[in-house]
Amino acid sequence: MTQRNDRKRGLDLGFLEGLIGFRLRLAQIALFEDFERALRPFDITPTRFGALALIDANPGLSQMQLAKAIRLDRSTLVALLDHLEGRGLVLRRPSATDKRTNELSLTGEGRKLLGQLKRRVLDHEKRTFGKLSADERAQLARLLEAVSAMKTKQVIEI
Amino acid sequence: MTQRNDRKRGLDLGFLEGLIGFRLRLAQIALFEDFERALRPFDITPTRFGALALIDANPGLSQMQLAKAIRLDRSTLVALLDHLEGRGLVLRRPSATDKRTNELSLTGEGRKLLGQLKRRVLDHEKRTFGKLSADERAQLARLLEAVSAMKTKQVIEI
DNA sequence: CTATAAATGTTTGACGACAAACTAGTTGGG
DNA sequence: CCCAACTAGTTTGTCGTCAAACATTTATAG
Repeated sequence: MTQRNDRKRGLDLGFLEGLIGFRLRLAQIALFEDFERALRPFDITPTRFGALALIDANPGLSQMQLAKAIRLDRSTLVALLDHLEGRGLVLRRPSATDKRTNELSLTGEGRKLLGQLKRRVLDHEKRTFGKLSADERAQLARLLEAVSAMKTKQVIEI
Repeated sequence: MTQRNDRKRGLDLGFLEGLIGFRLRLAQIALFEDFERALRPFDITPTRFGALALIDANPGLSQMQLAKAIRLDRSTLVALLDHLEGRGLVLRRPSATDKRTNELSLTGEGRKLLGQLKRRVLDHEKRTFGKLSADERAQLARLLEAVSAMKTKQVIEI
């Protein structure tokens, strides 16, 4: 049907045109691109930043708690924490009450670096969402929250 | 400051609390989770689906055009197309006018499968965004588009 | 109390993505 | 015309992620 091959404006998105999920994916890609560039000088990825921020806000938390909070597999977190620990930013201390778990915390250097990162991230947020009004930003945050609140309740029949 | 460790409601998000980017990431994860589960029986990932849909809407397009449209590195596309071609869903035909490029198209079987996939994807969209009103969905689409329109214009000073 | 189940952190294997280097083909300025 | 710069597709290497299997510790059922 819609078979115009716009040369300038990009291709026909076809079925993808109407999918909000596709728009969400494109927004996410643009977001990460800017975020990664902003923190590249520190060798900090969005995921690493998320881990640092959550450990900072919840000192003593376990790896499982952290993994759930940033929606990462616990096995993935192992290498990530190895890295941050190796850089002297994070501490793994075996819990006294539950010998299976480690209590995570930031080192002084970790807190110091996080401070610098936060400023960069705020700049990044401003670049990415700054063209939206405060109202629109609030709207967007609300709608996104509603989407992730879906939480995989439904079943899919094959 | 805010150091309450809510046991039930999850941890303190701390600095992440106010970041729209973080909400966007969570929404994207939830989205992909449902999408992947919905199309797993067909061994089709979101990226593969995007490629199929775009080839369908723009038969004859090149790998580079496709790569740009779905924001994928051209090297990544090679293996993806190898897979789809191996399954008899996609055709790579060397262009007569420019011998560097391949003209991509769907096979009959590719179109047939895409038809089934589309229904699944629409169900998925309904699950993911169905709790939003039509107005809210339009709003969300508009705001997401504004975000990805950012397009990395700004420079970052180190 | 004890045996079984569940949870935590780790290791290993597979896969998808990007980036750099390579080959082949095309284009544009001299 | 021609050679240098660019473009398209591919190969190879690396990295981040998930999933399954494992050992250790904790929780639970009988």
